[in-house]
Amino acid sequence: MNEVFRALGDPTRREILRLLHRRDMTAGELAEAFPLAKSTLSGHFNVLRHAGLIVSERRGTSIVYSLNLSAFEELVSAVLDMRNGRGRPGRRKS
Amino acid sequence: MNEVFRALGDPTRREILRLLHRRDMTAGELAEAFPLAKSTLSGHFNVLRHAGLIVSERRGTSIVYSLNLSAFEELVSAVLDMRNGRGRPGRRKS
DNA sequence: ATGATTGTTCGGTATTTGGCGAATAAACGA
DNA sequence: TCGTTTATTCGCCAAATACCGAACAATCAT
Repeated sequence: MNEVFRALGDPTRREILRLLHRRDMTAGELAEAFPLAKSTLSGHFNVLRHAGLIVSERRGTSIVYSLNLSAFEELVSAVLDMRNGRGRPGRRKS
Repeated sequence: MNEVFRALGDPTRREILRLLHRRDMTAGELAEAFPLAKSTLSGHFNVLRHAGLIVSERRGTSIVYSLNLSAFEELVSAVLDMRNGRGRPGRRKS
């Protein structure tokens, strides 16, 4: 979970996640959305992938990235735990 | 919100938040919970304070830190929006 | 005012991070 | 196989980060 929070600490990476939420995208498509070198974006993809927030699949010469939704579920839980206090029974919202 | 995510990217700072969830604590009490120099912890307090996650109040010679719960509400909203695919706007509590 | 207590700020260093271009890798079509 | 396309990996560098001890600041008690 530490990797997840660290990954979210960068605005570029959060924007990548936001874009991927609309649709799966190739590395090239994503790279065009930023004024950064492809190699730089590739580095961001690595961070997000190691954090488990995205997954990649090769498709021909392209690589398609998509969100890993279960990682987001864990993130939501972790944040709710921060708010409610760890170990306590989760308060159901009425 | 960027400051918030960056603040959460460090394990020491997340632990500080976890401790403060149990009870308000002075800078000294918090510092004793870590194998780090007081000056280092003080730096972490600053990051958390600028992110709006904690607030401080001087009490005699001590400084008492406590969580800023409304910042956590915003964090929860932001993360839920990430999961639900909402862009920047979000927010639709009454 | 002096000293003790509690924290922060300052100056410095080592590590990590984010950025780039060049080199490399993998898949495809001709 | 050769060239093209698409991405990643590899040095390299500048900026940011985390850390420390020492100096400074603020408060209180004597």
